[in-house]
Amino acid sequence: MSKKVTIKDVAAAAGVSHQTVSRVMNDRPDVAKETRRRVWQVIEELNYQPSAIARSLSRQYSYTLGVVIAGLKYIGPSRTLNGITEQSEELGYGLLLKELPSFNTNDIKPILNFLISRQVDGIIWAVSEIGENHEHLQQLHKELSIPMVFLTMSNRDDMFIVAVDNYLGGRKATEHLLEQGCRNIGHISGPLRWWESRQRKSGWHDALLEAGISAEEHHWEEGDWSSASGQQAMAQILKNFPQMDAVFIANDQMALGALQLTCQDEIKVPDDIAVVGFDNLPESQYFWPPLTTVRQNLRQLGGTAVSELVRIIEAIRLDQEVLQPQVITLCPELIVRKSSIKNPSV
Amino acid sequence: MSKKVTIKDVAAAAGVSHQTVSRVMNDRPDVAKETRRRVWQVIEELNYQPSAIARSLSRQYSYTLGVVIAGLKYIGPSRTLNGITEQSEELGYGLLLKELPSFNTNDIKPILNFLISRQVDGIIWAVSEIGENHEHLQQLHKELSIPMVFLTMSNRDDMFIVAVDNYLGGRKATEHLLEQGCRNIGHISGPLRWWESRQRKSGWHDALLEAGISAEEHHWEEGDWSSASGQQAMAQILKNFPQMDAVFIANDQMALGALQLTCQDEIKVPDDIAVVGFDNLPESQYFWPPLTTVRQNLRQLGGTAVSELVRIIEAIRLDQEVLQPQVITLCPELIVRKSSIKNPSV
DNA sequence: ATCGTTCCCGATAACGGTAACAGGAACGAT
DNA sequence: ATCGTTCCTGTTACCGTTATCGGGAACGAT
Repeated sequence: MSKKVTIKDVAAAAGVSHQTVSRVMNDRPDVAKETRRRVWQVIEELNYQPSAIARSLSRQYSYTLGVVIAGLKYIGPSRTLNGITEQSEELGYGLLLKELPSFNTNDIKPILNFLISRQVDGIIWAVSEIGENHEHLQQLHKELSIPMVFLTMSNRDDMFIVAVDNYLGGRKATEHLLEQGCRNIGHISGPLRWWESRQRKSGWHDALLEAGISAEEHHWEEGDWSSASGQQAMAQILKNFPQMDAVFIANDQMALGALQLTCQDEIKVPDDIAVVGFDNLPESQYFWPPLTTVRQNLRQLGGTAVSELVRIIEAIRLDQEVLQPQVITLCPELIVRKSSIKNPSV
Repeated sequence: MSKKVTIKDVAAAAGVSHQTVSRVMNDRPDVAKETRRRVWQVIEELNYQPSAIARSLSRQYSYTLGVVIAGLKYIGPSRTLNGITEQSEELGYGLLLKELPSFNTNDIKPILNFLISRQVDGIIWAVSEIGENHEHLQQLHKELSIPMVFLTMSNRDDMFIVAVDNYLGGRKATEHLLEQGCRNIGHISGPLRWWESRQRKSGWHDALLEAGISAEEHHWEEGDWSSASGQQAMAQILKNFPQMDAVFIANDQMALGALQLTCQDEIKVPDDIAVVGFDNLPESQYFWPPLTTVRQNLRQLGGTAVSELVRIIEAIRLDQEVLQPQVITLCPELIVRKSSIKNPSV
């Protein structure tokens, strides 16, 4: 019905030039008190909202960040996104969201072009590093000269990266099992094309090595993150490595699949086999038995990425100065529950 | 480094006016073949990307939708969002995302203003109806005259709504238990401030009534969706309603909490008590025993909302015609697993 | 009285596109 | 030769802001 009210409508109604209205909106000092008051009054009467679009065009900043993510149907990415939305709200930035059709999408250019054509001030690349899906991206990143922060990828000294220390997580899980007296510790990894999987596995591997135990090939299996694959991998390891007394599983969903198998086969957890997962799903506390797991604070991960990106953007805007790329590593936390306690103190 | 290339740069390089470049970009018919070719060539040489911001300002459409959502850290909302991103990508619309700090946020106006000032063509309100959180919204909606589609709220004849039939879901679950021969069927509901909770509970209630069974007050408990509350509610019902032989639980997480209790108390599921959940978490197939549940296709919910919204927007743009508000109801699906099968055919 | 300041404010030109109009060239018809 | 088309192209205005510049009014200092 009522057409959108613009700065000129306000100007006309207040009997000043549109430029003065602009000054009032932006809290510039050079407006007389009385004028300022009158203009504000008209603004509120007409319920004037300045067009962010026109603003973006005029000053060259949109106060909007682009977010590229994949796998929103899984809980991990959505938690990360949750952290991103919270922090960007906090810092006064809007979010333009793009979800990749799959984790390995290589056709990245249109996505970046889309975001850039909408004048985002910076981009958060919240897709895990899998296979070669970051190679092409790095290339483009160089050419583009738009601030970017990457999540969860291997260290590179020419990019801003925020990641959880998955290697440390793997070590913590394994060391905990060693402390429980376990000596035959198996592992079910995620798909090894994923950087995170490799890190977690290395953590397991190195922790064993340091304890003077060798991690052999038949002590581990590769899963695909799904409960089904976890169950299958568990069955396989049980066959290959019957003396196994503990297992570190690279995510809680696969751990759940494995736990179900132990229920079926009447293997006692933790007495026969201790189990540690990774992720700390809200559900894992209610598995049977409650699952010991490694918690990564993905909300914080997303939030940190936003803070970092905004820091870069505003450094450029104010100082015209380009910050030195850096890698921020977040520390995961071991959450101990019944599934891994060998000698319950009764 | 290299400044952004604009339509004028292209025009200059191709030796034509910027308007001609605009015509080429928009595939207008009235450009000579040779000119078109030359302009395209320059466009590609310079890697010209038209500014979506400037476009939005000029034609009055941004080809962007606003999405307001809450609870991204939970799996439900993120699945819905997944459906939204997929479908909007499909239809060529961008997404501006806003997450509310909580489900009951009442301070909605700034959010709407934010989206409108960025010229979104329409808004998807993907926050469940809880308590009075939709009252104020309805008011604003009327004044605003911007296309909106609402998800998961009670029917109203003056709004576009897309929702899963939660009542039907509750009925299906309960009727399934009746078919298994259960006669003492309890219920653990979600928080009754949630419309969805009330619907599911009504479904349970009415199904019992139709079977000639009365649903008494001590046959059900109210939870808060969390596993912890499910466990607690289960304990309470077991005390109040000892002859219970089945229970319909309003989400899988609470069902998980309840299942854990049965493990502890050595209650046999499904033989002593059959259990049906709601949501179909990816994990619920791997609970012990695997959980019968009601699947709501949230991805489809989100996708449908986008299609609907775009339909409204384009109707206005092309025909200047306003469509008649309607309610679209999606049908949930019962997924039967071991937790509810009383007489396994062996 | 003249001059320099300070305080306000408006005119104008951007920002990067699209829309509407006008007009030149080529052509066939009169 | 003149006119009306058709086809193509450029000019100008506009979308709703902000930035830049310039200038008038008021005031104190010379």
